[in-house]
Amino acid sequence: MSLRHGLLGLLAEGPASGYDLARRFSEALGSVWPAQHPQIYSELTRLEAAGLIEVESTGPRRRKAYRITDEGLAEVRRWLAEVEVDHTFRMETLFRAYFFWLMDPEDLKAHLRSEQAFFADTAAALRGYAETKDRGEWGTSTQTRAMRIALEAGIRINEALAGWAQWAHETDLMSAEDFGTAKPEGDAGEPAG
Amino acid sequence: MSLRHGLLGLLAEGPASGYDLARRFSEALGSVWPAQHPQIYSELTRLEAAGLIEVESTGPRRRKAYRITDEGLAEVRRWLAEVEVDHTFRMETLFRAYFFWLMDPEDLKAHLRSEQAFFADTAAALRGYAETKDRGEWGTSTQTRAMRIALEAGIRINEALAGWAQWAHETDLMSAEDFGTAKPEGDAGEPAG
DNA sequence: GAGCGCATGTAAAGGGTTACATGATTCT
DNA sequence: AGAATCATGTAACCCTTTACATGCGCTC
Repeated sequence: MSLRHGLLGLLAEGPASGYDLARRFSEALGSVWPAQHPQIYSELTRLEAAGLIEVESTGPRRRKAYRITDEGLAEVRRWLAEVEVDHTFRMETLFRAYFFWLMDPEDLKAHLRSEQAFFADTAAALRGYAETKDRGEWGTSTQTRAMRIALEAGIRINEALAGWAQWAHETDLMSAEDFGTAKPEGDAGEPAG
Repeated sequence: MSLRHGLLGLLAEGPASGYDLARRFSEALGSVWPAQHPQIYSELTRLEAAGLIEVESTGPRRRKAYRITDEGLAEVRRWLAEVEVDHTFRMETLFRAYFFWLMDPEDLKAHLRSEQAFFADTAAALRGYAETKDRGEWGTSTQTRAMRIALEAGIRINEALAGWAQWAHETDLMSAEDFGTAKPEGDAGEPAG
């Protein structure tokens, strides 16, 4: 479960309420680990019960800000240092690629164009954001620098996928003319499953 | 829900049992959309009830092979053509990067080295596999070509992440000596913040 | 006939999303 | 006063994982 450690990690920067955390999840972390507010609130309750965070203050609109405890900080650090990284990931764009052969060639071309545009746009937006960081507009705190590193990964992944969509569109492996020109020896199904 | 369409997509290649599908999920699709066998079996039951697939044959060890129906095929195609792609993805590697500032600098360096190695190895393995496809060892069916396109995305993403881990390791943004110094080398910007 | 791998399932628990609900404060 | 927004939560449902259970067929 990564949500737990995500919340602890964000609280390590300073006290925050469930509302703040939900906002930061949707802004910064949402693109690599989506989380909605009901999940965040209930996890915060559990974290408090476990003594990893505690209520720091209550504010205006019955706002409740949490602070990370020493145990909580130790727990994130333990996670970062000791727990193996789970390298499985979910990405629908890639998942769909396995089934491109089922698509109408024209639909596929349109699909690849729009995917290319999406990833190029996303990469450009992230690059713009990274440049403001590089200009020092967000300070040079250690958190800012960590975020800059995460941002770089986002940029590179989106650029890679934009390049991939472009390549797939150009190399035209699934084009209409290509249909049927392939050696017909490979028929549907494998040698008797 | 993508599992449903994943199963339909795989069955579009030809009849298969739950066991076959579980295996193919873990081999081919597992890296972009993990699925365990209990989920697959129960989804197959639901798909059959919905008339999107039907039992094609029963074999040796009470094996039950399913075949996609016309309705099922129409449903995958509808999904591919009409349903918007969900671009959110989950990736722990990237998620952790936001919290690198909490790590001991030496641990972080070791972490980045091992991540670099993992992604480089994965990319190399996928590249090797792609080359056998390019040599035509898997035939030139339209399915094979779609898989080749998916493979290319995997290669590019893993290469991008290997490059990123390398960059993060080299640029040394989180090094011990760097702690407390004003700004990352190279730029004059105001502290602002 | 013992043991292994094939093949299918059920049960329970956990994680995540969507819909619903409500009160408090600020702004106009 | 009314609208918008802040802020928190509950309930129901769905998706996903883990653990448990079982029987068949092949090989040694």
